[in-house]
Amino acid sequence: MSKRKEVALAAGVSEATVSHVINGTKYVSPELTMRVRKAIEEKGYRLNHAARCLATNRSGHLALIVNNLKNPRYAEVSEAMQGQARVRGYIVSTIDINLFNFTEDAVFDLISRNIDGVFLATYIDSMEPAVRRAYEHGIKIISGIPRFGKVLDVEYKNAIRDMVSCLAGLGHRRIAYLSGYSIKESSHEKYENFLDAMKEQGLLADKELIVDGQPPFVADMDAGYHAMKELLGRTRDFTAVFAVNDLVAIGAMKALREQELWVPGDVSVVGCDNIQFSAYMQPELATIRVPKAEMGRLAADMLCDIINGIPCEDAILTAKFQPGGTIGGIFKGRA
Amino acid sequence: MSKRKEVALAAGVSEATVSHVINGTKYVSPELTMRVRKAIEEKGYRLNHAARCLATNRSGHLALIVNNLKNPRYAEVSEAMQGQARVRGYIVSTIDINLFNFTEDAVFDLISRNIDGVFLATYIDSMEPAVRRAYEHGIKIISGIPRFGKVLDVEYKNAIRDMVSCLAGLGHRRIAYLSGYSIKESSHEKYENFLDAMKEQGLLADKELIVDGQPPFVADMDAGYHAMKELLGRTRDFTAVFAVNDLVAIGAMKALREQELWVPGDVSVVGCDNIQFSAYMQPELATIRVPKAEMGRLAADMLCDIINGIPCEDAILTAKFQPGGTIGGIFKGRA
DNA sequence: CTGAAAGCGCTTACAG
DNA sequence: CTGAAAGCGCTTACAG
Repeated sequence: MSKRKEVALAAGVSEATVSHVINGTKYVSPELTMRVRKAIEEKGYRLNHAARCLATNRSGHLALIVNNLKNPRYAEVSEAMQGQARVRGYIVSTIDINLFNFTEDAVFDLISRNIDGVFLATYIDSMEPAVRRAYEHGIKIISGIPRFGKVLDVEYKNAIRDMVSCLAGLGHRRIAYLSGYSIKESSHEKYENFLDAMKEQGLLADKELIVDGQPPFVADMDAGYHAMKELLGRTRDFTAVFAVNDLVAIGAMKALREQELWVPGDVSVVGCDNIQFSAYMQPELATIRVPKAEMGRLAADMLCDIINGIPCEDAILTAKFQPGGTIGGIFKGRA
Repeated sequence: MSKRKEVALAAGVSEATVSHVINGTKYVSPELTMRVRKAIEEKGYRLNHAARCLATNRSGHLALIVNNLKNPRYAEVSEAMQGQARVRGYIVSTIDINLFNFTEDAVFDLISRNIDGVFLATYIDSMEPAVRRAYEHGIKIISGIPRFGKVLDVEYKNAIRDMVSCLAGLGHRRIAYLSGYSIKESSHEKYENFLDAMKEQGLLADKELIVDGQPPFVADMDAGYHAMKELLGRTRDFTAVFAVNDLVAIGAMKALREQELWVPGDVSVVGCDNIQFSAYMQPELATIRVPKAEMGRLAADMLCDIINGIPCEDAILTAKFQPGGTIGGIFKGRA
């Protein structure tokens, strides 16, 4: 006999009533409610999610798509999303697209698993067909892309403007950009923001100082290290570097050290994401603060809302420039 | 009409045959097999895992328990486990017990979700009742604890002995221990290993130099920072520090810098886990190498094996001492 | 070697 | 306000 039936029996009600008590889907008299709750308690009854899913076509299972879980930025988003999802009765599986690309096959998997919603914490153009497929199948999506549903995104524009303006104010004119990802991606907004900010300061974003990412576009410390070596191979005529994220910045700093270039004396460095490590670097890394935990929390809430038909708004979070010890001024006598 | 039935119809067979083709549970003639495969392809049919789970009581869903996803050690384990699980047709959800303790309630959740197996990448005594419950319910468990099924663990003993022996060889006599977790935990084997290694070198593990963790026992950089401040508050009579993990070591180094103590000139520092950051520190952090990816991979394989009745062995991985720039010798004239 | 049918544990119109 | 019953999409004895 199923546990559910046992509970119904013990409470002297039908299975339907048990269901309504559990889900609050219909009014059940206080007395019956109590009896049911007591029976559930006594029998140690636990809902079987698979059965519920089969009946309702809802799994209570969300997915988080990241491109590198080893980047603490995503670990933080993941943790926060998980925490909030749990409060809402949802579970989340994090999918690292470093491991297996987010192809249509991956979407079949989501469908197979009855995933209710997905937060694309990362998005690259090549994911488009897969995402479209998921979207068309009815999987709720939260991402930076308006055409796939509600938007949850970070606005870097002001932060990057403030950062470039700060560097310019200190006398920096030749600022390099270390991408990690591909700057050709239409979604590589940070790069555009950087170009705009440079222009605003009347600075030239010299192509020579733009180091694009290399496949497989994992913007980690190794990538940053190699990007900086590449840059140093091209020229030493730059006084500051903006890295696409903190990992890349940290990697770049290692390459600078190896060339006995001093940060910030010779080169100023700015990262992005404000991962906890940045504050423990010596000197402390200047970076751009991104509300990672808030993103995770919001992603969970927005998805749960949408899934349950609760109206919800797009959310654009604002990144903020955070100065740090890796930024210094240009002294007279320097190029 | 269910997709499954459509497929059966299109292939001119029964649903049962479709099932056998999909699962390889019975011989099906090559001809029928082909017809079924073709029909599946044409209809774009995808298995519904919830339905299968209801029928078989198997979800194809694993859980990974970590105590801090933000520690790259666990991010790496998670990534590797996920990758291998996927190859085996399983999905994994990572549960951070920082967020919500691993209580019996958490286990009810696992049961409710029909989780097939769990890898306890972390274990503390207080989890015992919950783990026992999961175990008794039939959830397969991989952990460092033999009584809960197969063991997958890391042996630190030799690594720690080599590390202490290295420090002793350089003249260090007063070596501190920064725990982060609670040294009273019976599972805090590293601490025991450390004591043994000290004894072997004829060194005294002075209680004054043992800094225990503070609730909530999150062994992260902040914890390391505070632990070192605590230590410095007690005494400056130590020349080396072994931190329970790299994060704690990195945090400790910041506290040392603030007191203008130089690493390794004044104090040598050793961490544990060999997270990628360690190699990007300046100087490079001496640490203990842990085969994190291998753990994740093995965890997935072992769990899948056990769940599917394939015999599998316990696995004890070996950690290795990895010297680094944060270790220095004791010079004459020093205390 | 193949298929008809029961059953897994839920939810949800529907009838009362 | 409550319950009987159908149905969600699979798997698996069982019969043939």
